[in-house]
Amino acid sequence: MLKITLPDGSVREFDSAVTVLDIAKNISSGLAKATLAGVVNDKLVDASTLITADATVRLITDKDPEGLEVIRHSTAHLLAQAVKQLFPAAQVTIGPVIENGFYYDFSFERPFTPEDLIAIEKKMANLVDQNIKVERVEMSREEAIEFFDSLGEKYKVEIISSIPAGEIISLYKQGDFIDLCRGPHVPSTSKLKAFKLMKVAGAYWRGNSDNEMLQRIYGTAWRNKDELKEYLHLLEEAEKRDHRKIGKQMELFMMSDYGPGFPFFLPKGMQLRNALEDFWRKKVLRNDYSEIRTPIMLHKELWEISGHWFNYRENMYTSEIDEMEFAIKPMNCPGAVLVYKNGLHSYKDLPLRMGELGLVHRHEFSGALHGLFRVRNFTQDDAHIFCTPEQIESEVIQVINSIDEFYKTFGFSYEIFLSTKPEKAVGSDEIWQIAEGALANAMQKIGVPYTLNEGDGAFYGPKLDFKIKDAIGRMWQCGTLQLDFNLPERFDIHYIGEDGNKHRPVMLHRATCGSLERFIGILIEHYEGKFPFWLAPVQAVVVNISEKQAEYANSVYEQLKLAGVRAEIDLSNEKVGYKIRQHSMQKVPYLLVIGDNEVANNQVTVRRQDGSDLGAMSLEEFLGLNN
RNA sequence: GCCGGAAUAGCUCAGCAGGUAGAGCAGCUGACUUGUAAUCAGAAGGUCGAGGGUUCGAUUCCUUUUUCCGGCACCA
Repeated sequence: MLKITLPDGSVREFDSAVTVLDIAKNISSGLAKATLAGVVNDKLVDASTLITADATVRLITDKDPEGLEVIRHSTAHLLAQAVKQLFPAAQVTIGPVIENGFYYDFSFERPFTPEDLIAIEKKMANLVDQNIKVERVEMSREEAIEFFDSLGEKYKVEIISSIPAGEIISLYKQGDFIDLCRGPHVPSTSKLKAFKLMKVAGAYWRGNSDNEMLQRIYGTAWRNKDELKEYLHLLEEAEKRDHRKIGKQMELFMMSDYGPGFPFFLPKGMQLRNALEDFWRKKVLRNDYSEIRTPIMLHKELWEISGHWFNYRENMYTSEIDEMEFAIKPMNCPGAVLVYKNGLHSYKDLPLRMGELGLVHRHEFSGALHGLFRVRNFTQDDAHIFCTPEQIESEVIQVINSIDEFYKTFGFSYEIFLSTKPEKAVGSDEIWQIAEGALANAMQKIGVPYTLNEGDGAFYGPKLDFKIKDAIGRMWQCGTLQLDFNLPERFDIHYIGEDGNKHRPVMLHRATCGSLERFIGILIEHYEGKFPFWLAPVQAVVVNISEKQAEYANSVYEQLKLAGVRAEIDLSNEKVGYKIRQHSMQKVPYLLVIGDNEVANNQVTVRRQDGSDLGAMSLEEFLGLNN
């Protein structure tokens, strides 16, 4: 007698061993049809898994998140099966589930073409129609190695070799295709109803750039056709938000072949940027920080002391002048340390907080460049805090709160990552442990959740990274808070303590936006260019209906400028409809329309970017709208 | 940096299979004097990313190179 406990607490009894699918059948035939897999005693398994002892069982259909994952994983196998049928010479490697879909890496003599993708997708659909059963097979390690070796699948052999001894090696067989896989999978290919191959790309074997490059095929898979359609539509919408596209349309910034990765800010982009900088000074610096500006280029020796010359050299631009070597700063910290060293400091001065909008240059790989998100020169909204070890915790908390408040203004969601000691690092393990502990403690104290990101710290200290989600769900590192015991040591900086002796201060590096350029890129996508009034490059355009109102329109325009509004005037001989369209497309928050009526009543008619009409009002009333 | 794709007017894009390029919008000129997302007409605008090659002839084919796009790897 076998007792199976279901999620609702009910117990079903069976005479002998049953499969997950049998249990589903026992409940209803509809459920049996929908069952993709099962969770037996908290372990995700195939629907065909035989249960031989009492167990708690949950049936997985496409309604469960696990179900969708199984669908995606099985679709990856389906892809591999299709590829092997069409291109027998291709070797299979790995094919994991990713967000929204899956990919599969193949080793093949040539890259797959878009035409290949179409053929593969067709073959996949054909395999689905054949309703091929997917079966699990278990083998010993030796058997499995021999098996894949005989097929010439050397990558699979390599993977098996790296599986810890003693672990069961499972394979999945669907028709003539057998793949090494942990599973579980859908019971039959007919369960895969909505998928699409998206793109081909090169990818390194095992993610290591020293290894061979494989051919990766990306696909997306969903529960049904409607969800697939919805997802494809979402991608289209996300594309419209692309900051590179909007940046061009709205004339915010440009790029030039003469400076790949070096963005140019156009007049409108500068208006946006200045608005952001003003806000940053008001919100982040407040009265808590002083502001400094340090040189772009400094002597090599400084970078040797800081450690950059040995740890960051490959990213640095250098120049030789008067037979001396200089480097363009990739970071602002050494300059800030020089400012600190410019005078003596008492414990009474600490914490000493210095902000800097510092322009840094980093030589990034050409393939990494991406609009404003990834550039070769960018402005960090940097700040350095010099404090005593006792002050670390309160400073860390203050910074976290400040960043949180700043992001909230824009309605951004974000995640925090704690990055620990990397391979290439300065300072002892002991110092690193203290620093990592200090960051973790501060977060625990104020109850902020975070994810550990091991080995990803800066070479001089551990850090907290604040990652913002962009329009398409990509995460971008923006804010950062780095704890540094090393630079103070290297530059031998100190403060005079209460006891009259010299003490070593601790240094905190912090940034809220991270890179102003990247942050602006994210803002563009976040708002789709429809910036809130305070950020909008052009806040209002005065539009006349005919020449008759030109004089009054001009006086309105002048008054707007006097009131500090970033305004433009459009007196062109076009119909109002045309002008409205032009400025609406430029996403100007307010259009002030002026015809004979407005002139007569000394008013303006206000139209918002979203098309809503606020009607006629006095200019004073309009100015009051955003105060 | 690696793999693949792309580069044609200011912008968005056509250009079949080699025969020195075309549209819409913007810009310019003129007419219209306009009431909430495109008024009409006219003229103009291009070394077809750059270098080299094949050819009687190259935007088109080959090659080198630059930049961009999608991934990988790296990162704010």
